[in-house]
Amino acid sequence: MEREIFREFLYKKGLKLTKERQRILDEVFAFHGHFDPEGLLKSMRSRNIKVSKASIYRTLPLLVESGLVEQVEKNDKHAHYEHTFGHEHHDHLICLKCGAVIEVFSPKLEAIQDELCRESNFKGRTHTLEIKGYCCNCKETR
Amino acid sequence: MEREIFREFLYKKGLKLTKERQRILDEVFAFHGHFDPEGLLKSMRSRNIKVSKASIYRTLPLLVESGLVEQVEKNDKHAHYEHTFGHEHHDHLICLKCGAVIEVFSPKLEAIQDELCRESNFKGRTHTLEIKGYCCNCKETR
DNA sequence: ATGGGTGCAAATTGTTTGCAACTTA
DNA sequence: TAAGTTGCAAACAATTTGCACCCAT
Repeated sequence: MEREIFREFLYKKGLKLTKERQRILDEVFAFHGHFDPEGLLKSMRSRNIKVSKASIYRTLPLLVESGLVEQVEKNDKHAHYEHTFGHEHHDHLICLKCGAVIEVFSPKLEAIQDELCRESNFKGRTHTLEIKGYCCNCKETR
Repeated sequence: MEREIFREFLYKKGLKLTKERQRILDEVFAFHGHFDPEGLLKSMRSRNIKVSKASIYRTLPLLVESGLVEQVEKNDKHAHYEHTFGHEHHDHLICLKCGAVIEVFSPKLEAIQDELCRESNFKGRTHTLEIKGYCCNCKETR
């Protein structure tokens, strides 16, 4: 399914669905969770999937633009992504001590965001909410 | 006031309130809005305020840790900050077309975030909500 | 066949660091 | 005066790019 979406997206932009782009897409959707470009590369290399670092860096923005992938957690020095298609939207609680990422979702939150957009006459597309603090394991031991 | 807070913060950590740190603090609080390290440096240089790039990069994390400044808008390749002391907390609507940043605030939103933290037994410290989309001027013309 | 795409390695860019000289508490 | 701090320039790390060859359409 995500293949179709990506193919369509590329087609509309006059871009080509190359083997490499396919492979990257597949890899991104092969597992659930966050990833970064370097990790993606390593993961693919370890499975003998031929792809260059440059192609990964060139493909990720396309995946984001197509709406299949989102950039999240931009705190670290390198970019983190997660695929969103076929996933419920969710937000993140990030532990400042151990780095744990807890996914949360609240319909009320979504509703309020819509409200905020309406009030500002703003057409919301995507959003990111990150709450940083201490997870249940770390909050005692500070 | 922010000077006192910073001084106190540094004191507790056994750090010193140097001229450079003062100057950076003053500059950060001299105007309202977002900034990045490079811009801060240029702004200071243009007013003949003596400071090195290294000091800026070394001081900003201290300002963040002290709670006087927050890191926001982590989409771009470089870090963006804004001072928060003496400011209401707010979130951001970011226009994907013209780059406009609209500040919004909703008490309901804050309340729900607290609720989310409680549900996950998480001790929230700070949070960032960014909604990306199109502002009132750009949403028509797409 | 044509225009986009790839891999590589070199280039860029934002940020960090080692070090000698200097300040602050 | 002891411990932290500065500025500089060199070092880093993540990402981007130029180019010659390659491959979807």
